[in-house]
Amino acid sequence: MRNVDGTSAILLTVDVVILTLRDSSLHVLLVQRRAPPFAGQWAIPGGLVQSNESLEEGARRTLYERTGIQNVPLEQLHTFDDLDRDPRGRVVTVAYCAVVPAPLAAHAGRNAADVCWQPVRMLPEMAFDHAKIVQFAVQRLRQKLAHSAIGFQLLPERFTLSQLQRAYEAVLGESLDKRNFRRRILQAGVIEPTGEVLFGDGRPARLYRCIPSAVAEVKPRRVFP
Amino acid sequence: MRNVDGTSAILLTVDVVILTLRDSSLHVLLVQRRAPPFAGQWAIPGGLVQSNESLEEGARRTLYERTGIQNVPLEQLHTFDDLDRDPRGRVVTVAYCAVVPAPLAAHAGRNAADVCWQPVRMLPEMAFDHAKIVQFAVQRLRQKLAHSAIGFQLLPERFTLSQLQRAYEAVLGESLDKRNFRRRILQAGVIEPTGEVLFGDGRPARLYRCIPSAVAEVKPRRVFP
DNA sequence: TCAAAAGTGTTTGTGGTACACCCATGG
DNA sequence: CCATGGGTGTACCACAAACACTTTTGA
Repeated sequence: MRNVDGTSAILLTVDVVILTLRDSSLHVLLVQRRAPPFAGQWAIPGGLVQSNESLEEGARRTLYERTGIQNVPLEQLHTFDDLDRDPRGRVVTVAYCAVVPAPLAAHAGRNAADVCWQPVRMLPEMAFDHAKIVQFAVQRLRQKLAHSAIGFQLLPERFTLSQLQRAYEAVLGESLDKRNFRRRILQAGVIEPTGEVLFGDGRPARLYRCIPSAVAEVKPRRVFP
Repeated sequence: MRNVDGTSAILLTVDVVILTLRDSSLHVLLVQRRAPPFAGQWAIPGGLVQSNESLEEGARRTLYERTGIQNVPLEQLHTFDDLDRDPRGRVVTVAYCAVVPAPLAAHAGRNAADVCWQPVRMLPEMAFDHAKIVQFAVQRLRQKLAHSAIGFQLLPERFTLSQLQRAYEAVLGESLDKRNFRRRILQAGVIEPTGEVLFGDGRPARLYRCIPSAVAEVKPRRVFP
């Protein structure tokens, strides 16, 4: 932990927040630490960055090593740097975030005793400042959902309008009017019907998919002029 | 650059983008590097983080050392980590950003041969990936201006409505209708008249100040429900 | 035929946009 | 009295919000 010149170094890690929707509420992927510090406690997957990889590559690698998850779209969230966030010394972490559709299998990997999906409203006691990082990610997701068309990342490729509405309601924490929701999402032109229907408890629902090019063009309205 | 165990380390720096409004256009504060690499080239102020300071403290310190600027509200922008961004080796930098009112004196300090304000539309060739960092900051400012009430940070404590409008126009890069702008900004209740007037070329203008508590409460409207 | 979820229109109000002239001062 | 920038009101339109019933399926 010391350089040859005697000054103490700052270590750099990455941590990954994986958010998804399960049972109509937002969940985060946690791993149980096997090694100290905080052995046995829950944490988000992460680890030291190697000097020959980019931060995002490091995030992907540690995520894969600890949970087996691959091919998720990572986005840089924030860099956390509290002086006392790691008992081993000065460790700065760059947090990444992914918002993924529900059916994603994860399994415990190296350095992780166990893996679970936990509702973000009921976080257990967590290692380091990871609870803070998760809260930050949730808040950011709410903001992004509110002024961009990002809700589709929580759903599978094909989805019903009710599923989409429930996703929005889960993240925003409020209920929305069904008719207004449907009218606006359809008028926005960011989704299209697939022609298929999904059979369930009641009347079958039409399936839609999103149109990525149109989603990219959605611009929020300004507060001012 | 090497730890006692022989592995090569990742170095951590901070860089600071200072944006302001001069002559109705956005400018960024640049320093001319005195030492290699990139000696003689323009860069944004920054430097190595010490292990006993937070990143924001490091940003404040290096900003002060290089430019004499103090007491600006810094906000974390993004962490830049291209593998080849520094010819000396692996250096990751956390960029901070400040948006400040125009009359801010800066002077060259340690490790900086010179200091200047440069229009963001006409950036010179810059050291490291600093041009990319500045562009990132400008884009972020545009977004923030568009959906929060942040324009006041570009102006002195007391300002006229025309100054405020010119600030918005400069950042957004488009012209706005005077009557609509004034009506909306006044209806929003985020500014109040001071009762004073500013004498200029034509008719004197009323001075306003912003109401920070009200500014904090401005919420953008959602794209969806 | 009942339960369960999908699907559908109208009215009303607010707020955005477009637009042109008079006012107060200094030179 | 002229040049310069400050300050003001209205009409139209689009979109957001509130609101309840019918339809389709499986059990």
